[in-house]
Amino acid sequence: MALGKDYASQECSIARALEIVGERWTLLVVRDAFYGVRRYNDFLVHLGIPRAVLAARLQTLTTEGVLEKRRYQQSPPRDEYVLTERGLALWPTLRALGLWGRDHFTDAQLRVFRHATCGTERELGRYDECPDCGTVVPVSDVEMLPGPGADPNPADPISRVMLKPKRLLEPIELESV
Amino acid sequence: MALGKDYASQECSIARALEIVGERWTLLVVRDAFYGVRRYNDFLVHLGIPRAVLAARLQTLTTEGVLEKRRYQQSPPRDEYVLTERGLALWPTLRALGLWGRDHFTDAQLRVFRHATCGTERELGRYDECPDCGTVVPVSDVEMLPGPGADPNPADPISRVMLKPKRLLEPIELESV
DNA sequence: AAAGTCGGTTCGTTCATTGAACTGACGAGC
DNA sequence: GCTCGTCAGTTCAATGAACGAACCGACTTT
Repeated sequence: MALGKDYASQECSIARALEIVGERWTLLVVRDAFYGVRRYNDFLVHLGIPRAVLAARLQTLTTEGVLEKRRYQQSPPRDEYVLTERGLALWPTLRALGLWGRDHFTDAQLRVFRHATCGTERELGRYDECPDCGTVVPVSDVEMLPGPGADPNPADPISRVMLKPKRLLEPIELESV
Repeated sequence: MALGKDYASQECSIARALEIVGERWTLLVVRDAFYGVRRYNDFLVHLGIPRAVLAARLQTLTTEGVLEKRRYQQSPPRDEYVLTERGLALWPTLRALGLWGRDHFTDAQLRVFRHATCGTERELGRYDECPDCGTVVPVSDVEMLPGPGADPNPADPISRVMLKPKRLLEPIELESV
């Protein structure tokens, strides 16, 4: 989507939220941030997004306080983008959207999310509650692994790293492939 | 957002979902459908959306099975758009998005949602569970009323109808104003 | 010294959105 | 029978956003 101006007249917190994350690509950038993507180039190859659009989205997500730009090496100067509290609070939205997409438009399950710290093999429920231990699992304790419908041989290196089980938010390590 | 083509390569149910409901205005149309809006003209005045865009969105939402076009009078032929099962399943997403927007970008609460059938005055929790009777409230039992931050004198007639408490999905009756 | 990487910016083309005007089917009032 | 109004769109020209390719500057590697 585009201009916040038009939504501003809506008097509605859904409209307000969409002003921030409703533009094309924005929610996919945030999703990737949950999956551990942090660097400009990794977003670029994983999403297949035009460079200018990615730069613009990272910019507005940063100024809106969803992502935080953080220097991780001095020379050459390199920054990574990580989710803030405000960004982490988007997980229920992304999860709900993903479940809706899976239930209604996807044949096979592409990713499985489960509770990392309790040893269960069953998938998390609708609101991230663990079917075994019953607690609501915090994002950082969610383990993501490929589902039966996942492509076993994806083209880009980021997707290949994601074939291995990993926790949400845990940074992508490209060298490990 | 725009073209589904680009997201198709994403192998992800979130991307798949965004192909359907990720375009500009689409989620606001669906939100209005939950609020009881059903007719072309009511969407038009309540959203302030360009006519051509509204026609396009209703068209794709209908062909994707989120809305259903239903003849409600023969002469002149008039149709209304109502949520299908698939559309109703979007409520958790909209609710999560609205809570995020309210928690992070809105000062005052604009709308309150609570359990209609148990007489509570407390608001529904994060996952539509009732704080009094403890059950997860189905969408049709959710009562919507204006919150303390709502504009008491809105310009368009649809918003004025929404100042009165009403259940979600219950059709808007314009004559009642 | 030359080539490569990373994180962008610039730019011309294509595509989507916008708002205003128009259409066509019908009903209501005179 | 004629005019006016409503509803649900369609058409159109102008603007704005997205796209992809090329370029750039700071640095590292060979």
